[in-house]
Amino acid sequence: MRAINRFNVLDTIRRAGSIARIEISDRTQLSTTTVSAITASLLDDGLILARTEGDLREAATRGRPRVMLELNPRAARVVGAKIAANRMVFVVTDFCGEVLSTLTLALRVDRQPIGVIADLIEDGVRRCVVDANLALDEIDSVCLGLPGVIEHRTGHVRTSPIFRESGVDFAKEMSERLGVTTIVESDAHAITLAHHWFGKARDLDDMVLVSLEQTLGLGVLHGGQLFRGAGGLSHNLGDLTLGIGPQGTVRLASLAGESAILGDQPSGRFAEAIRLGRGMAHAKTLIDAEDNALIGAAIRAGEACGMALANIVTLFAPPRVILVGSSLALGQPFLDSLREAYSLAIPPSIKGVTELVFDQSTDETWAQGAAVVALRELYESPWGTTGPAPAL
Amino acid sequence: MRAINRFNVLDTIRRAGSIARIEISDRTQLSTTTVSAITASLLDDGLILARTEGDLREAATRGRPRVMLELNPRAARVVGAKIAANRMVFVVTDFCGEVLSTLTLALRVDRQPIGVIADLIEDGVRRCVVDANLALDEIDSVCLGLPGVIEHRTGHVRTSPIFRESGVDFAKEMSERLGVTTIVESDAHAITLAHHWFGKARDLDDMVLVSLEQTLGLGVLHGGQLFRGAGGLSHNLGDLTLGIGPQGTVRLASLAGESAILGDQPSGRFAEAIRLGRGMAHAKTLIDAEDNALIGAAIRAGEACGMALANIVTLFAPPRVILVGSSLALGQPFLDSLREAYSLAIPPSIKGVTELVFDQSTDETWAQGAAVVALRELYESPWGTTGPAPAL
DNA sequence: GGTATTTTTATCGGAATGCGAATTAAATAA
DNA sequence: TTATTTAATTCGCATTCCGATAAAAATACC
Repeated sequence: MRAINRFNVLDTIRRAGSIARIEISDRTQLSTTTVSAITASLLDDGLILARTEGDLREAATRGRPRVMLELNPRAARVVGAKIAANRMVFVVTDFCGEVLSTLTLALRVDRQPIGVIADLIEDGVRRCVVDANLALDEIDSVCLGLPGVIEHRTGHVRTSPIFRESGVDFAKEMSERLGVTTIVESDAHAITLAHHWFGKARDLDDMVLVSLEQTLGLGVLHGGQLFRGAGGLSHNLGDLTLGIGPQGTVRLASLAGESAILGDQPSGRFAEAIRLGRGMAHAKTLIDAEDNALIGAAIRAGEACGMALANIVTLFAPPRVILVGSSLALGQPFLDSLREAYSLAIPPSIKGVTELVFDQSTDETWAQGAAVVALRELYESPWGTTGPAPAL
Repeated sequence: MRAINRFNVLDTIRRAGSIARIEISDRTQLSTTTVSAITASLLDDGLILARTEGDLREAATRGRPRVMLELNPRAARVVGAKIAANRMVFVVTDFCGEVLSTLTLALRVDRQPIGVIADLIEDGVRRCVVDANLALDEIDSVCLGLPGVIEHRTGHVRTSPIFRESGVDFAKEMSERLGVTTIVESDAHAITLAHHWFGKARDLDDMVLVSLEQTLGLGVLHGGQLFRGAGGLSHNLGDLTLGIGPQGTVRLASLAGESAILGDQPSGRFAEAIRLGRGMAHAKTLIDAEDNALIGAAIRAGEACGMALANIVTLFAPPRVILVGSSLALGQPFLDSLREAYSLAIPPSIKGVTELVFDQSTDETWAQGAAVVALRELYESPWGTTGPAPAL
């Protein structure tokens, strides 16, 4: 009970950045008494800091000046990572989610044995932590964002395009290697929370995010919480069926996945660019040069995505949908056909309910989102009793 | 806070039917002290009853015998209704959700003016209440289950096949007519809760229900709660897009809706049967007589539903999906093609996660589900203070 | 039949939590 | 310097939860 209120107060402080107690009391509907008690204990635990200056109301007001409270950035550090097929991005962030150091590794890891991938990730985490002038034992938690179908609760990777194996208990594996609590989460969920904390959904507690990368993912925010299917499964949009043809089931991934657009044969025209992790950027160049085959693929992908998107909006009716991912880099042909298919497919009855927003975030933002996943768990953990010791 | 625990205890008693305090304490993780206090207040308010006999453990145990607690059926009465295009079914239930009286009106109401429909519903409610030997002021709440897209929170009917108008504030309209709090809810949500309370999802707090009627609806139960889109919108599966063809968007409803299967031209072969509300039953007869046109329509509908179903399972990954609705009456051709399309379209990665269950409930069950919607709100309301006076 | 045992339920006291009212703190305005 | 204003804290009270203990109500044993 107190835990809930503590979390609410902490979250209110985080959202505001800097806020006075009385304002917290306003927003949380808690009495000033209770807010005082909770903030006292948060200060005591070193999770927040008090600052005398910084009152936004023009200083020309009378009365006792407000004491602004804000998160203590040094209360914790976490590592967030985006693991993709051809690159890994790591960030170390402080308790506010501010990035302290970044590390990008451009290397193709998919279909390597688990051990190799784990080695690379372990190495990346360690290097990024060193870059932040920290030691691994100063890190409170690690979160890895992977593509695929992942059970958040258990850290079980059911399927992922970067693993040959299915059903990998990756959270356990990495926790043991690093000696730090490690969470495994869908990359789409990570970027969803990144947008909720820092991006284009800061003002919303309900929204849907669609990620168009190698894998097509979905994040649903419902009441400020990630909506996870029963069992904490992440969603995999690429598995959505568009039709059943003579060659079997046609899935969204086969039309709109990165490999579907670029073609992933080792001898394909994009083989070199893909290997270097610049597939979509290269494709964009060719599209600008009016490469008709590619423009056609982009248009077909856009149509398929637009339709799938309309169906998702039909089911969830969120006030906003954010589209992210490397496929957006394909530019006009893709985006226009997506928008058009979407507006054709969206049922009239909920037209106007949902706003489409496109966002081209950097990979660092995705990694930061993973860090947010880790931070949220810290926020909810029972600090008061025997949590990780806050830094001085 | 106490309200939450009160609700939990009450719900535990409801689920068990008859249960001793110590067992409640076990299941809710509350101390026996707290359970005693809460049950005392529930007894005081007349919401539950104590019974000395009925202990299921063979009477040959020593120790103080358990006092079994159960809901007081007389603590409240509600009306639930299923309003469909060609029929209305009303039930009056007691506090346990047991049906006290039923009334079925077989009449075609769709496309009538709102006022006419409201008249008919008002009349049905009043007659059903009289049939239960009650007066309207003994009814605590009314819930109407309608097809369409409905905002539960506000009782706003955005679109419904039975209304010509869109954006009708129907809850307000009926509340004023009846002088009783009236809730408007999607019929799919009603039958979802009916299955949670009495039917094939009694054991589950997470599941998905798909209703295949004139309208194709969806109910998602998540953590024991109905999952409603932002804004409390109900879902409308019929609006799901299957593809964009030359004639515009092809929606699921156009292949799998009742009118798509039977044809709804006034001069159609089923016109008479539909008018009498026996469309699907009649269709079944013809299918059994090997009417090829109809069998073809049923197969196409089944395929479309199976595909849509697979997509829903991909998104929600529930442990169980319950399919209900009049279309199930089409029999083998429909069901077999549905199952086949489903198993082709379901992605391998989540094969085995979800169990399909078919259920042919009577309309009364749907109305009972609407009653459950009303009862759930009563359960959560603050009885202790100034709620509706419990019957003696 | 009387006492011990067992099991369930109720009671008592302590700890935690939240809130309203009153109080204190710290600034500006007069 | 004093009054006013606004923010934050302190005090006292009411809830509510829980653990420990006591009471209740049955059977088991001698």
